[in-house]
Amino acid sequence: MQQFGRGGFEAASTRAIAAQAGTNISSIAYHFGGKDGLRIACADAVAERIAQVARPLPGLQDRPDLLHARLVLRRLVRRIVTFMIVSPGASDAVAFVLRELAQPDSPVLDRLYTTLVEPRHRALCALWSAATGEPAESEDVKLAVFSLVGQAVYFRVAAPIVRRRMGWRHYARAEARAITRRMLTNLDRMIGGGDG
Amino acid sequence: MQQFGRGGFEAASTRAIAAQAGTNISSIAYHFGGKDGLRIACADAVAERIAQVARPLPGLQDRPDLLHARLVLRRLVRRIVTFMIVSPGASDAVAFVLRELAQPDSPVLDRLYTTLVEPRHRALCALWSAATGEPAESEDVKLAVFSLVGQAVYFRVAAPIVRRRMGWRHYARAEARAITRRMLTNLDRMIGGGDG
DNA sequence: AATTGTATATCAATCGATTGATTGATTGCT
DNA sequence: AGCAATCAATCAATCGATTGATATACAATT
Repeated sequence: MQQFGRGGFEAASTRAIAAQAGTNISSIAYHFGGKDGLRIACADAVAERIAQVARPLPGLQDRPDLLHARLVLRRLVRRIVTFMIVSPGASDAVAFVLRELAQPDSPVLDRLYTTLVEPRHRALCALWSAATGEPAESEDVKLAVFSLVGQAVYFRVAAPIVRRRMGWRHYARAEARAITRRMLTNLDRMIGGGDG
Repeated sequence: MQQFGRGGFEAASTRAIAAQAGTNISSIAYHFGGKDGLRIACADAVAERIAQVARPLPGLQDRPDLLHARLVLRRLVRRIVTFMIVSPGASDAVAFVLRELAQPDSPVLDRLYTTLVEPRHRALCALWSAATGEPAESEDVKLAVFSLVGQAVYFRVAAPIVRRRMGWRHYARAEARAITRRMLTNLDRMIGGGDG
């Protein structure tokens, strides 16, 4: 996944992948049926991993009240940003996913959408609906959720230029805190209550 | 740029590029010195193009008042989103740029940053500062601007999944209007005045 | 306890195909 | 004639995939 995330699927050679894994090239064909099989396996792996990070928090009732929904949303933003910035493998995972999501003819796009994007986005829409009162599956709510997660994704994908512009030497816990603070401010204001 | 944007630099073969351009492979070496030269030329071309889209609007004084700054910001968001969604070549241009910005060892990252990211981001920070009163080069303002443009970028890069989740058959003017409306709402609320 | 059978897994070696780059010849225009 | 541009042809290098041989582990048999 690291090799795929760095420069794209075509840029990663099976030899480089095998070398980094400390094994032989043939093992790719043996275990995954080929380079494309490895691509699908990566999609499944990252779907399962991200699903754990963005999973609904325990203790969330079906019909949460407004304040509770906002609290859960805030905790989810904290967790997502922390995962994106701090977690070591997140960079490659997010890069891999976004590469696949970007090209419409990706062989794993459908898999990633149904197992990862759709359920997570739907859950966030439900929370957003509970926090704002707007209908969950309305066009505007869906776009609002997209614009929220889009921020987080951007802070990971465009990390090199963010670091440079911010003058950050690292991209770790301290920096994640600053990003989280700004994103929580955005969330609070976007939801409506200007209690930053 | 289209070939580079689709599957990445390595995925684009010089033969496919030459074929799409309706010329011979050797012309790449003749005019650009090789595949890497073509990469740099694409970076320069896209930098010039996007610079025009995000350029400061005419009639902007050096020290705009609060309301004027907000108005200019709103018009910039309109223009950027329209360009990202509607403009035919924007998809490839944004895809190309984001691919280069994503990998820290890109040979054109420095070029793109100094000519494209830095000046545009700095101008937006100045506007944001005028619209909110916060210091322009403060950490929080810079992050706020990043989270704003990150939304727009995401709506282009993740277009396939956005379309699918929204149930959109197209990704053109009507859809750009919906995205613009949501992003303007976000902008207004993020800036502070909750006048949606 | 020793041996054999079998499935699992990795290995070096090699396959044809494709890559970016280069060459010398050719074209079109002034 | 002279210059700029494009062309088909070819180069070594690398690509993904495949091959047959080999190593390991565990069950069945002697």
